Amino acid sequence: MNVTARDFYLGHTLECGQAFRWRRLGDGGYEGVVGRAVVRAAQTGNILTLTGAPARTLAHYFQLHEDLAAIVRTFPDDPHMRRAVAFGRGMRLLRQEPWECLASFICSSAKQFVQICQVVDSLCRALGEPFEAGGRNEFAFPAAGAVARATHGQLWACKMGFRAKNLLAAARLVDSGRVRLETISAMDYPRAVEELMKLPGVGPKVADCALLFGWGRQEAFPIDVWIERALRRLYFASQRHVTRRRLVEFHRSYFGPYAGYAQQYLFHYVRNNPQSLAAAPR
DNA sequence: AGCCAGGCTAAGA
DNA sequence: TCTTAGCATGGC
Repeated sequence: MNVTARDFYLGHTLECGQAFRWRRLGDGGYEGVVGRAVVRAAQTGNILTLTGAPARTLAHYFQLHEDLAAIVRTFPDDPHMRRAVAFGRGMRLLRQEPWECLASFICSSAKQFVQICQVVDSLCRALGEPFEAGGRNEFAFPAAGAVARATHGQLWACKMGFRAKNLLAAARLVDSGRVRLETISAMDYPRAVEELMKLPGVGPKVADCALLFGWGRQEAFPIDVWIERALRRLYFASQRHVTRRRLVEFHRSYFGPYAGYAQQYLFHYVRNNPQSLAAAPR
C-alpha cells in the first residue's frame, strides 16, 4: 500500500535500535520480517510504500495513526531535546509483537545493535517457523514454546553467550503460563514492570524496552548506558554523585506523557553523536 | 592489551 | 539501600 505519511522518516525509524529484523536494501528501501511475512518498506518524500502484509497489520506495526507532531510538542523545550528532535526528525516508535520484542531484548544485554541483529537472526533460523516468501525461505521469530523446547546448546549456538540461560528459562516460564504475557496490557505500569521482571534476564531496562516497543507503554523510559550518560551529562552536568534513583525521579517528572518517545530521540541522538556527551554543552 | 557493548544478578558493605 | 564482580564474545 501507499500512504501519505507526514513526519515519517523510515531510516531513523528502522535504524534507531528498536527493532532487529530489518535490513537496508541497495535501493534505499528496507526489508524485514514482521510476524509471518516479509515486509518491504520504501519512502519517496512523504509517500510510504509498504508491501508484503495486510494493510491493517502494517498500519498497526508502523503505528500510522500516531500524530508525531503532536507527540513532539509534548517534549520538554530544552536545547538537548531540540537537537535530538532535529537530528531524528521523523523517527517513529513501532509496535512489535510483545514476546518477540521481550525475547530480543533479553538477548541484547551488553551487546551492540549489529550483534543483537545477528543473534536474533540465528535464533529465527534455528527455531523459527519457516515460510516461503518470494521464492525464498524465511523464518518467523520463534514462539515462546519453540524456545522453551529447545536445548541450551541450541541457544548457545546462536551466540548469545550467558544470555542463553536467561532466554531459555524465560521462555519456559512464559510457555508454562507461570508468567502470562496476555495479562500485561491490563496492568498499570509498575505492576507490568514487576511482572516482567519475574523473568530471568529481565531487569528494569529490558522490561522498559519490552513495554515501550512491544506494548506501546509510553511512560516506559529505558535507561541504558547511553541514556544514563546523557541524563548525567546533559541535565546534571554540574552535580556530582547523582544517584540512579534521582535520575528516575527526574525523567518521570520531566519528559512528559510521551517520555518513552522522548527517550528514543535522546538515545538515537547521543548514540550517533557521541561528541554531544564529550563536554556538556552549557 | 585492555576496554566496552541498548544489563542482570548475587554477594557484601 | 548502594556498589561491584562475574558473566561470554567480538570489535576496536
